[in-house]
Amino acid sequence: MPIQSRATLHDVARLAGVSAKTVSRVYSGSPRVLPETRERILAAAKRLRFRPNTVARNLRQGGKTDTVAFVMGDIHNPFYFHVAAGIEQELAKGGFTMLWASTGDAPDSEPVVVDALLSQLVRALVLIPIAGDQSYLEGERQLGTPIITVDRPATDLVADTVVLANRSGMADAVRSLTANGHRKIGFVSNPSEMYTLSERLAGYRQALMEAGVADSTPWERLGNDPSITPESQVRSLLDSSDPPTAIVTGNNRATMGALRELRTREDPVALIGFDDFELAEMLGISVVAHDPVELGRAAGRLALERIEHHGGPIRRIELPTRLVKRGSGEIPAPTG
Amino acid sequence: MPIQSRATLHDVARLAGVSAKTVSRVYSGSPRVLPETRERILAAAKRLRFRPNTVARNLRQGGKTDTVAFVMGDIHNPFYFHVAAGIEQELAKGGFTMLWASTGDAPDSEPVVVDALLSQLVRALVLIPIAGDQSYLEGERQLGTPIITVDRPATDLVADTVVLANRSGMADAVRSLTANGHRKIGFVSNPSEMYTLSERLAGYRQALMEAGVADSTPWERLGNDPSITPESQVRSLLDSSDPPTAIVTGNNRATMGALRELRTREDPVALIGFDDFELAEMLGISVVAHDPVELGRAAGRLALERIEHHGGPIRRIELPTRLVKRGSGEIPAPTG
DNA sequence: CTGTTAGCGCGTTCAG
DNA sequence: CTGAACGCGCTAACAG
Repeated sequence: MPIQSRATLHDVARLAGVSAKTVSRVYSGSPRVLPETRERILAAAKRLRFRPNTVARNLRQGGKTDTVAFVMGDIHNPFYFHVAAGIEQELAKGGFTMLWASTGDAPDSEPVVVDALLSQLVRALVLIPIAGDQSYLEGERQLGTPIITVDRPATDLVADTVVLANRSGMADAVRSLTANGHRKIGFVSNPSEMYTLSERLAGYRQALMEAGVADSTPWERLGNDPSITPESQVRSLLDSSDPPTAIVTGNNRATMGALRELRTREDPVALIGFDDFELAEMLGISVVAHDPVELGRAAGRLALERIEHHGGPIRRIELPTRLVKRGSGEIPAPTG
Repeated sequence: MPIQSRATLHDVARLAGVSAKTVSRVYSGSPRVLPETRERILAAAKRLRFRPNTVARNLRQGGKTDTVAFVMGDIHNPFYFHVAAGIEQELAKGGFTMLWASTGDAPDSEPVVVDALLSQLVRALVLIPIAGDQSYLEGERQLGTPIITVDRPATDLVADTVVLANRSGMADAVRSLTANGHRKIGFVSNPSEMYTLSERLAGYRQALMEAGVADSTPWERLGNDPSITPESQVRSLLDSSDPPTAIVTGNNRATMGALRELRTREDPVALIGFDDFELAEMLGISVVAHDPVELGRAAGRLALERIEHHGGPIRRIELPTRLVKRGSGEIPAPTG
């Protein structure tokens, strides 16, 4: 129950004894107002606690807002929060605010959520794709709304994208292991997003191929079944007749699982995880590190650029990863 | 460069051969439209790729939007992301989207950022206070905008708030230590937010008092100086002439620091951390756990309730913590 | 069940 | 330098 209602441009104008337009000029930074008039207006505005109505302004200005939408899926993965933070950081620099919504990991709800945001006339859409395809965005794209996907490319839609160097990052890790004599290297992932997983798997296979291992499938545990934990995957690997001497993981979660299982074992097994994590340094875990915040920043910058100058070729930005050697990945293969 | 411009209600009306108002009715869920007419309208809308303009609708409906603002400071602390996730989750249920902005840890920018969001006519404001006081929000409060603070109360402003049971949570931890014979218990915190720190410190002191320790100041390391790391605080404690036999930490970060330092030591020191973390179970670290997502959810629900029925008494929700014993906190005090 | 009129709060256009 | 009229896209209030 508002004690008083919100003051409008007109209220301020009336109190200051000028027309609404003059007040408007003051707030749109037009210099063509007498300093004295301006003072009077600002004083009146302050008394009335006037705040310009951005909604009305946006409507008048051709439905342009100063917001950018960000849609993500899995709300429990810290990785995406860092991405979100990076996006928000860059947008803020450009004077935009971020409208954030999540699809709650339900692929079907992606179009619904995205639609709700688009109807708010956001100036750009940053999206971590989760639905099977993004063709439903084709219309919006043609209307000129910049669309940027992060972490993975869109399917059936031409859009800018910012991704990690998943393939080469994983290949670096595996090469480092083969250089230490390893040939039997396990690949463990929990069920996760297809694109990143397949890229990392490809990097793994490629590096093994280079080292003369043509078929790595016996050591691959891709976690296609959601009911299988990374721990149990590691367990099945180590308990097999020909256990690996090293393990790489497909992501953060899988690394945690592997750690838990390896803790219970005697034999040293080399481990390199994908994604860095807070205690990795203390625990001496080698990882393929990257900067999730930077991923977001790059997407945010891309959004701002697109808002400025529409058009131009589609861009694909691939951010580098960095192999951080902390010990766990540098255990040499047992000889003989 | 838009290939075509956005279709409006009128465009759809023209194509369907009806009036704008009828189209409007279809989109506002009014049942009073002939199924046949509705079909024709929806077909036309689809052809034109029409999407209702939420901005215009909001303006017409008295400047009401379907957004809620969330403002936080420190963008690097995962804790707040979980809070954000909780808020967003609840808001989505009520059909609201979250406008997210951060102040980048600069207390002075809080009013600026908040103002920018309020000018977008958000229906409620959820805030993690960072500025010295929130009296600048008094005007907005009188206009009827619900304001909810999370993690700490507002200063100089009457507002609903959702906080943790910081004091009793910490007291529980300390009591558990004193029950195991500890009396010399260190309190380590990195420089952090005043409110939570002082509450937790109060709980610590109270529990020690109950155990007969009147003055705990020699074992308190509050991290007032930002240049001092938690590690070095722990070091100074353990290297003192009368070192503690147990340590409690003021938050997540301090726990990490303590862990790093304790790793390098021989003598067992009991440790209980405030805030849970991913590897705590694997590492056997006892903690005062709580659910940051639930903190956000509670705030989100509060916002929705306030939007529904303004008025009523101010509410303060205190969420419980849970002492999770994993070993590190159950090391008994050395006898003699 | 459907159409007409008016106007949300602001900014653009064109006069003064 | 300032003001009056008009309309952004949509919906409330009234007709019919």
